[in-house]
Amino acid sequence: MSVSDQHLDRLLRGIAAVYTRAELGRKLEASRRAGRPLRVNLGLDPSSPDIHLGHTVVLGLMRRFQDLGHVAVLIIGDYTARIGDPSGKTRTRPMLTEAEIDANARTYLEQATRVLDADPKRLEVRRNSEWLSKLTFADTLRLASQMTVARMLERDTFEKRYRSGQPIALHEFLYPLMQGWDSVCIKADVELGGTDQTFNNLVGRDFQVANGQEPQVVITMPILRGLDGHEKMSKSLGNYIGVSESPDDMFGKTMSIPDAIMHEWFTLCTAIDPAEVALLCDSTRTHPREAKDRLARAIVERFHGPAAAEGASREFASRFSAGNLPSDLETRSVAKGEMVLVDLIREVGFAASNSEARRLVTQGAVSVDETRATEATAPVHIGNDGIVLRVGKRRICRVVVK
RNA sequence: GGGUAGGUACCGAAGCGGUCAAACGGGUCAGACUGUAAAUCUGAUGGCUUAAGCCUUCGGAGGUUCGAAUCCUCCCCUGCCCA
Repeated sequence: MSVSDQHLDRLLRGIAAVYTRAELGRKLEASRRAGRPLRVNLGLDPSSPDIHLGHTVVLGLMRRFQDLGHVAVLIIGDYTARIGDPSGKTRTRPMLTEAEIDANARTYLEQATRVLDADPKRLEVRRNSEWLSKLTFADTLRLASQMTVARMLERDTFEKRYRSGQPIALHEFLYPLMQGWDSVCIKADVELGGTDQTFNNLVGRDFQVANGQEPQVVITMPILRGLDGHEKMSKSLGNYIGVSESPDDMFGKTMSIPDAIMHEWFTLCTAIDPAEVALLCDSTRTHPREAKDRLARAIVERFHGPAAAEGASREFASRFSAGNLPSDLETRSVAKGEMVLVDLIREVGFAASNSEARRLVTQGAVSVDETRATEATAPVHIGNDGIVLRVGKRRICRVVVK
């Protein structure tokens, strides 16, 4: 008996591509017959310590494999991080020190298990320095000889950079080789990644064949676009939602995404049924605001549970639709009870410099106790109850004297 | 190794002896309008003081000049062509 199509469809929901579906079917079938779980590989870049919604797209797929009894193998690319990863970037990443990588890897794992099953039988965590640091120069040359310059230059990111006259360092060509070697070393059956990793992951197949292994199946997920609705979600662009953010932040950020990308967020970040998604994303049948509220609740629920999701939705409506103060107004303290407004704004951290603070006041962005301030140098008295300082739409807190 | 074109604020890109804190575009921030959407409009966008003014910035270090992002010397980095 073979693995059914429905079964495969469920597993592959939302994917961008699979190389190849037939091979995957065979591997799953063989796995079941032999009672041997598949080893599903995912490479993680430890250069940025926070996992965001974008990562969860592929982690979610990984989780589906785990739930079917397979083993997730997370490879922390600690060795790779030292040479900088060119994938999906137009610029080389900075190299990291060992201590930074260590610290990042720890938080990374803690956050990844918010999506993954942390059961040691289902999760294996490795660092690729384990095997990459042992490669000799001769080994490296042998690997390099299996790749051609033409193939490297075909890659979109390299091609763009090359054409626009951007520098490409030679070592960047080695990155796919390293990642391909990872697959050989951990004997991967399947490798997951974003579509920006397609090339790297396919190299793994070649290397496995060259080393007498059955080639891994490669499955890629679409890249989630960030809050700006345009660029790939990433920490460095600041357009992300971190998995450890508060319910209110998650909710609010989701509400701020452009309508145009709601659909992809629904399919990549929630488990909501495609038929329902279609209904929600049809603005003649559902008000976009309602749809987005549903989306935001689904996302918050995934990481904080249903109660938190409801709470965040209510809080959002109260705060931004009704214009009330946030219910859990953050408190910040300052040293003196009597300060010039500009200094106060800076002290509290709502502006980086006096000029910026002054600018904000001039532009009418600042209010004290819900009254718009017009005088940048006006003295502000902070009594025992403190004051409520608001700058723009999002920056707000209660200020008290230390 | 030879030739050649470059390195300007968050990014792209003007400027090529004073009127340059440096045009313009993007981004970002703020205001209006809204659904913390999109589109649009307005303003802001080195720092200190805000009136004037002052200080720090145009790859780095020196130099010429009353005066330099703009000229000269050396150095560092990058693209392209040739080998």
